[in-house]
Amino acid sequence: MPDLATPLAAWYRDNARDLPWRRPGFGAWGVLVSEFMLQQTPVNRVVPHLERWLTRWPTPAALAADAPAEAVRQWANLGYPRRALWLHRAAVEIRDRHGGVVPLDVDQLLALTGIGDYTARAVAVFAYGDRHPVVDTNTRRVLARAVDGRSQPGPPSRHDLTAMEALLPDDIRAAAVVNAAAMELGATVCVARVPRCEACPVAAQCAWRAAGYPDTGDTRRRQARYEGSDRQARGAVLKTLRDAAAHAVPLTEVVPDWPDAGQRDRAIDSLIADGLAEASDGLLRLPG
DNA sequence: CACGCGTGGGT
DNA sequence: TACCCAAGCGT
Repeated sequence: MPDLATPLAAWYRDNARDLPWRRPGFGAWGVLVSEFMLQQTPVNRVVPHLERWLTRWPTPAALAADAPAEAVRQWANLGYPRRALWLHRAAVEIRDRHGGVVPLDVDQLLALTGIGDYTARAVAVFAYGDRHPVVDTNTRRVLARAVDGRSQPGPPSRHDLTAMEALLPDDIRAAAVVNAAAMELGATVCVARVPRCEACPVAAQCAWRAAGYPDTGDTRRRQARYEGSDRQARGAVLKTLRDAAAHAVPLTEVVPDWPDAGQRDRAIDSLIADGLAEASDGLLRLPG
């Protein structure tokens, strides 16, 4: 297999975007918060939210001291608000189990609420400089193309970590750069729909390009329609709660004009079941 | 392992 | 207009 790490690292040094969490000394808490926000939300939308979040809660203990409702409200329109709840829980766990310090150990990170294979290694590598394979959807696409000669990656699997590990140099700092470089390449050049191969530092080594860009068929799951979905209903309910100045809304005033009243009520129940809302005395509110 | 889970911008 | 896409996670 051709060497991908060297050209990737060289390209990254010259082309990496200047993002807040890449600044030296940004801190493990800042990196962790950024990774939560970046789970399925685009970089450009995350940046301003991240700065506001860290100004309000500069440490895990500061967030843990506030109610979950405050985290969900501050999360605003970033989407998937359960992440705000999970981030708050993780902050409580960090305070209670780790003395308020974001752990470095991958297994300890994995044990925190809302942290999985990607986020645990991203924090260990990008915040603490440890050596692990960090594999997100961008990296999986880069590996699928450059190494496997496919147009799109297959479903996520544990093998992804093995494949990335095989590319990493032994040197710890160099390995961190290659991890970041693969993600950055997938995010800015080797993009899903229209890859910019003319700007790619590993075009000469790319198995997909060498094979003539075969369409391997897209095995990715298709996203369910949003219009009219339960998710849309949940989003409308939660927006009502976030925006309520009184912090509590009579159940009769929670999106009363929703086209499907049954769907709205199921949305309310599911939000309560998820811990994103609480009901009492005919009022609905964010979790206290 | 496949699914459900928000929101907004691009084509 | 619809659909695609975005640094995943828990179940």
